[in-house]
Order: sequence, then C-alpha cells, then structure tokens
Amino acid sequence: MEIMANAGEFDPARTFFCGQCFRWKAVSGGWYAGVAHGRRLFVSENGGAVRIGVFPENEEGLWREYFDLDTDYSEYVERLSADETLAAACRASAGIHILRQDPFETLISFIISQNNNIPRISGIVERLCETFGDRIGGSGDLDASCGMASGLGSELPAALAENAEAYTFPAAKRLEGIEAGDLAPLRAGFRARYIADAVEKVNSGVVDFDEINALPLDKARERLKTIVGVGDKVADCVLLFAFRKTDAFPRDVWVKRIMSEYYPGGLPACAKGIEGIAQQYLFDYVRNVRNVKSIHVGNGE
DNA sequence: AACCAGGCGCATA
DNA sequence: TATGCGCATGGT
Repeated sequence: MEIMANAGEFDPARTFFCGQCFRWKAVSGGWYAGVAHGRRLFVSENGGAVRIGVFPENEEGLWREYFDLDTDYSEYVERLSADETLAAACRASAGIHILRQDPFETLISFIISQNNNIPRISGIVERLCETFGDRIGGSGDLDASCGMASGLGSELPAALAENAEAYTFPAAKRLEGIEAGDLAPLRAGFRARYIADAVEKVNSGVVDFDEINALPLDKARERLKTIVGVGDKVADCVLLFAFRKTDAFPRDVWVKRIMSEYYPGGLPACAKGIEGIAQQYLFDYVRNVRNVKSIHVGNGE
C-alpha cells in the first residue's frame, strides 16, 4: 500500500535508527524490514509517499498510526526551532517520526537497553523473539506478499525474499510463569530477573497498560517504576515510544551531556509539552549526525 | 587488559 | 537529596 505522509517528511532511516526501536534494519533497494503487530513489514519512502509491503493489505489505519503518518511534524519543528540548538538538531534529523510501539515490547526492550550497547540490545531482543515468538514469513505469507507487492515496484520482492522469515515479539501471556533462569539463552545478564519481574507484573495486572495510558505522566511513571529494573529513564521511554506521551523526557547519558552543555537550566520554553520530541531530535543529532567525539564526554575537562 | 555500554538498586551520609 | 559502586555480557 502507499500512504502520503502528512506534511511531507517521513524518513525511515532517521525514524528507525534514532534509538527508539531495535528490530528494524535496512535491506536492499531502499527498503527497510521490521516486525510490528505480529506482521513482517517492509517500508520505503519516496517524495513523501510511504510504501508499505505487508500482508494482509487492508490495515492501512494500523500502519498510519504505527508510523504516525497523520501528525504534522513541521509544527513540532517550527515550535522547537525558536531555540538555536534545537533548530539545528531538527534540521539535521529531519524526518524522524515517533513510532507507536507495543507497550510490552517497548518495556522489555528498554529494560534490556540499560547499561548496554545497541548491537547487543538488538541481539538479546532477537534471541527473545526467536526463542519465544512466533515464526512468520513462511512460504504462504511470502507468496501472498509477493502478489501484494506487485504494485510496489520490482525492488521489494528481492528484498522480501531475502528477509521473509522473522519472529514476532512474544506477548506477555506467552512468557507467563517464566523465571530468570529460563531466559539464559538470551544472555541478557543481570537484566534477566528484571524481565521476569516485568512479565509477572504485567500478567498479574499489577501493571496495567490501559490504566497507565490514561494516567497523567507522573502517576504513569510511578506505576511503571514498580517493576524491578525500571527507573525514570526506562519508564519515560515506554511513555514516549509506546504511549506517545510527548511530555515524557527520557534522560540517557547522551541527553544528559547535551543538557549540561546547552541547557543547564532545563529545556527552553518552546519545548514545553513536547520534551520527548525535542529529546528525540537531540539524541539523533549527537549520536548519528554530529561528530560524537566533539560532545563533551565525562565530567572533568 | 582495562574500559565501556540509551541504568538501576542499594548502601551510605 | 546526593553520590558511589556492583552488576552479566560482549566488544574494543
């Protein structure tokens, strides 16, 4: 299917590699492959048109929501550009969209992310999916997808054939009763017991995503933090990347460095209410655009 | 061979 | 409230 992104800019690479998700990868022909909502998904963009290769084809609304294609990001950029540094970050990282990811997947992924690096985070998440998820992209799906893809240009079938097989992220129910020891194949280290605690609290209803979604930010954050291994940063990642609470403001070490360098007194007034959006531009800016070595690292000189 | 990685829990003052 | 340290694992 083809969808026109509202107000132009949607950049798949910026969106997928700005640190909000861990399962998307670039494949051939300008396509990106990922898994969401239990589907194998291929995406490309050209001149404002977002092409989505997925089966079944009749869920456009779902993908509009997942990719946030109906939000006008130029309004965010315009607001944030009142500040010089944010303006530069927005320019450099144009095309970022905040995905609406599954809450459980986001929670587990960012528990895994703590004191960890991105390649290893992705590896642990992938092993979780391979071990406990459902295999998708079998030959039946492939045939259906190739038929579906015929209107999307000749590039997709090649990209698809090479990357057809994938595993869904397991639902919490699938992991019911799991203990840290059962997660040994993931090689998640000390995070295994955090994952187990999250699974237990989600399945028992102690942590209820619908309730959390309806709560104001502070209350929602506190609820998530009842899970062992979830602090302010992981909680805010869930609130921003799963519930799209734009005032959530995950402070990782990179954002902290930016804050101490540019905003010792806090974000400027133009970011009020959209701190999370500002955070994402800033994070991508220092990690993927600006020379990383040029940012002030450490506390001394 | 130390040091680091999208943090967090716990101990200590 | 504010520091400091250990933590599993894997890559430089």
